[in-house]
Amino acid sequence: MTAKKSREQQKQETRQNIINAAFACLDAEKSLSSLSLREIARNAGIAPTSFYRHFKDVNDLGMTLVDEAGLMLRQLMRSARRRITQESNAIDTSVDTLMEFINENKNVFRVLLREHTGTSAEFRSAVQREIQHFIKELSDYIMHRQKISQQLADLQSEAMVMIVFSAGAQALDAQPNQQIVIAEKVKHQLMFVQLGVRQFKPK
Amino acid sequence: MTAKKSREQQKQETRQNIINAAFACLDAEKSLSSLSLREIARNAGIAPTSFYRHFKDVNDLGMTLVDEAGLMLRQLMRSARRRITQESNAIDTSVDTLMEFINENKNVFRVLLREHTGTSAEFRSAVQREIQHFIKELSDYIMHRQKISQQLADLQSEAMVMIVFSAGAQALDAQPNQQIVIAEKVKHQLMFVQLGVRQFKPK
DNA sequence: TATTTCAGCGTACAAGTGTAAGCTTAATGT
DNA sequence: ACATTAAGCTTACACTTGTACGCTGAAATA
Repeated sequence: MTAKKSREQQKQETRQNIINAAFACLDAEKSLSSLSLREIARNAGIAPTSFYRHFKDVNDLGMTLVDEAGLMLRQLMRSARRRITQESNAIDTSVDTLMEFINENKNVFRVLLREHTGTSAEFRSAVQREIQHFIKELSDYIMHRQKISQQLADLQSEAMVMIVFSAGAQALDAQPNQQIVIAEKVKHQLMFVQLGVRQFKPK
Repeated sequence: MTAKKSREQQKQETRQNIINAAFACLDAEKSLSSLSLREIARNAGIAPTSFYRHFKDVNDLGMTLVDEAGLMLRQLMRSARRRITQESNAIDTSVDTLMEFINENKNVFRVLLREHTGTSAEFRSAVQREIQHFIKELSDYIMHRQKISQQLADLQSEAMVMIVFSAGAQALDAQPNQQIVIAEKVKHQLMFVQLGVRQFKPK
């Protein structure tokens, strides 16, 4: 038996339906900018004009999706760090966690990747902000773990995130067995960065 | 005085007009997939239906643009290597060359970046191929210069290219003074990778 | 109970899209 | 010199798009 729904509950529910429908559409070969209001409405099971009761624009919805995707990624990082015990497998654990996330939330990761270089300047900077959060949190962790300067930690963190995200992009289009190869590859590359920073002496 | 044009010459000329018009359109906030045939035709100064005399599709044109962009990038690499004399400034020269290229051909670099994570699987793999070329040529250079195994050179090269491309993406949206900061940053990060590979001992 | 609010709907329209069909006209082939 | 070819044009059609307008009915409020 379904519970009696208050008006507010109902509204939040359809709002969530729209968001889910949008993510579902993006799963295919659609970007936020090429996604049409009518298509989203169709998928969410509402009339096109009803969309406006919840969002001002498709842009408005898009910003919501980016925020939500960024949030999921940050939560992921925390869960990954909780799994790390010895320093030696910090890289392995992080990469495995992210790769797992990408596979289970392809569309979510895709939004970030796609809009990062997409056609909307607003989306681009929104994604950029989310990535900066991501980098910053990793940087703090690295600084604490490796006892290096903040400057070095920032540089290392950013380099690592760029490498990992690029690998993620490859993984999105790759077969499962290739994904394992990609994961191994990126682990080595992250190791290079870590070793390099340790060796680095600022002149 | 304009030379008398043969039919074939004229055709190649308008074909090039279309290509230039497309690149010009992409300079704005347009991706290949969101670019309309009519818009290109308008910009090229031809009737919409005349487009078909030169390309089967917008897809067909898109592949041509990706190929052309990739070619320019490979030519750039060669010119950069010609400028390098001592090993010490190989990174600096390469980064400076690329940053210069990005600024002078924003739209060209944008096509590669955008379609790399774009909505067309065909474009994505086409760009991926171009990037692989780019990586391979750098890898050969690194292997020869640093006397390391091909496996290590491939890994190093790919990591470096990913870092540089990410920096390029940032530079596209950045002010000139920020671009200098970005260039410095990426040089350090590439140094880390190089140092790390040198330190790396496969277990 | 009577009134107000508002999520969702249907209709309607102007604007833009890809592309099919057929014409014009000038360069090419014979 | 005549016939052929083909680049480029105009017109036309069926679609999709965003969104303005006004209605309905049920939940919220008084």
